[in-house]
Amino acid sequence: MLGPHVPDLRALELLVVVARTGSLGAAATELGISQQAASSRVRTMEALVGEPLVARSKRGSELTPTGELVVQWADRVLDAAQELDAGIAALRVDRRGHLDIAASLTIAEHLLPGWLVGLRTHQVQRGQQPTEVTMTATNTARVAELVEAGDVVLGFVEGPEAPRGLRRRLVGTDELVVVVGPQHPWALRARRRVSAETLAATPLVVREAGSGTRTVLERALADRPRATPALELSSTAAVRAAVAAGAGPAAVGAHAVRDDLLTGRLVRVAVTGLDLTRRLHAVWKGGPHPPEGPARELVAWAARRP
Amino acid sequence: MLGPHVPDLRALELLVVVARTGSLGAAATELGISQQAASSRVRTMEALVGEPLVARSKRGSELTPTGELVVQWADRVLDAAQELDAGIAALRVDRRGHLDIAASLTIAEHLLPGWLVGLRTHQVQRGQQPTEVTMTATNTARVAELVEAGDVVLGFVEGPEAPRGLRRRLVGTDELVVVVGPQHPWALRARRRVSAETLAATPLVVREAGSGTRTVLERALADRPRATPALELSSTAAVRAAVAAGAGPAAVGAHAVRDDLLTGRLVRVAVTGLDLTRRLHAVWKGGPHPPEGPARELVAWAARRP
DNA sequence: GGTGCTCACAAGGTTACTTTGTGAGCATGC
DNA sequence: GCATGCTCACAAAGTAACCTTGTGAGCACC
Repeated sequence: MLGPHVPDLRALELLVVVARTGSLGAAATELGISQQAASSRVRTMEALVGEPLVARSKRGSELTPTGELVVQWADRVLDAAQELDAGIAALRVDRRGHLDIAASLTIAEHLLPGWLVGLRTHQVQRGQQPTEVTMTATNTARVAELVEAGDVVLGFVEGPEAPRGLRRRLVGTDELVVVVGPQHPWALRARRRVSAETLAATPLVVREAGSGTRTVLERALADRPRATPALELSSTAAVRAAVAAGAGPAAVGAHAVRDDLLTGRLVRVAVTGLDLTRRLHAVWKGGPHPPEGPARELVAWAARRP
Repeated sequence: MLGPHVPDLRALELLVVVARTGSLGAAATELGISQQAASSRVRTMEALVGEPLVARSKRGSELTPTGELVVQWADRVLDAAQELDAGIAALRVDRRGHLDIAASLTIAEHLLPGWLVGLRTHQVQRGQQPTEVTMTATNTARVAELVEAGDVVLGFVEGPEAPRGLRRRLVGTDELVVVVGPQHPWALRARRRVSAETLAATPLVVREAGSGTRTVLERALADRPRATPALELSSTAAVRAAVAAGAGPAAVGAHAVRDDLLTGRLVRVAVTGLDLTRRLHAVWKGGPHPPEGPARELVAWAARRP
């Protein structure tokens, strides 16, 4: 839960722009608000922090050291907010974009927003008009259908098998990783390594039956004697929280717990004798290359680091 | 710049809590607002997205598939916001915390907020009262002075040499990495690898003289013939932006460009024959272990993954 | 049928923000 | 030396958003 001292997103954005432009007024103009409003917002923020963030002079404003610090932190928030923005923009159905795509859940959740932001800034930098994208998020099978039926130009799917009749290109991989809370015995072992048999015999925190990650896990462990799940939850966020609280190990998509691993909320444990990698592909109908235009650009961008 | 469809931070938080509790009213109570306010906020958000996010029934509310998607994206934003919150809380001087620390800029910017969040949730999970921390961010030399003078109990410093008379423990490393924009020739090479000589002879985007990263870079390249900088900027954010726009290569702290590398805004290039690693240490005065209590806990947490 | 939960609608008040107008300090140029 | 243009701050008034309070309706359980 967020404390009472967190500034607004637009306030954070304002601070970042002030840092770049070196002027409250210029920043205000850039954001389309009045200079007075900008001044007042910054003052509110300073009240929240309890220290001056901006050193005002009669010919511009610079950030104080504290301000620089806050901007660094704000940058991280705004990066994530920009991906959220790109995602929401792609969901909006009222103003249909020029590019209609469909994506599996994992990709829509963790990768597509980043691609959209990246592609957009890339295009803007080259002076191009940024592509407007409309996205449908659904399961892999349905994505393939939509592409095949021509309802969307481009799809993103997971799994090993190529949908019949569609061309594809590798755009990434998603690995299921086994994670535990930092206080779990497995996290305290020197090697942080367990065997596939041990994993199968341990009660795990799992997603509900039918979910993508659950299916992959079941298949990978199919031949081994299984323990019954410790807990069955309906969202990845709930699984992460439960594991962090010590409910037991879980296998989740690597992208979903990237931040948790970096911050130490969760700890990764290697599993010997198990391959839990899924390949993520862009798929389309027709020629050997994606359809000319924005679709091709998006695929090229996504495939940049597969 | 952020689009007009980005919900407020508190609205995002509300959505996440609704997802967890399964009820608008319960979420409202948890956040200390009225049920009607929560209902209205969610409706506002749905208007922004253009699609229902919450499936309301007469006995609770669930998220729609779209809602789940937005929550995933919101989670990333809130994670970053939580670090910002922890950072701001540590800056506030009015209500002095129980633990007074000092940290070098790199650590304060990129690592400390994560440690504070991690430690806090760890303590809350074990039913402890979370430690209140007050932080001073300054350069390494000054941090050492503060610890030595007893003004702060604990410090975090960078650099190879141990401050005289202080005990220390390794809490992480910060590597300078060389990055270029995705369209830069070095990024297009198969191996993405250059020699130290090539790097030294190339006009780089650098921080202003006297900054920590600049100093490390200068020292590492001291013996080699140097090109004059392509651009000299006063903040890491400006350097990142310039490099992404194609102004030239730069060497920056790995933590600072973590997200840029993941999203492909920047591309990392390996440099042969150069070690640009800085060690980050916790330092304190007195015994071989950090002072009993919150200071020791924080060090233990920070050193968890050095 | 009562009780307790869910959420939605409506009215009123308060807060916060924004706009408009104004003033003062500093640098530049004539 | 003075005008011009930039910077930011202060003050007043209007507006818009939000939150709270009060109320009602549907569903489930006892």
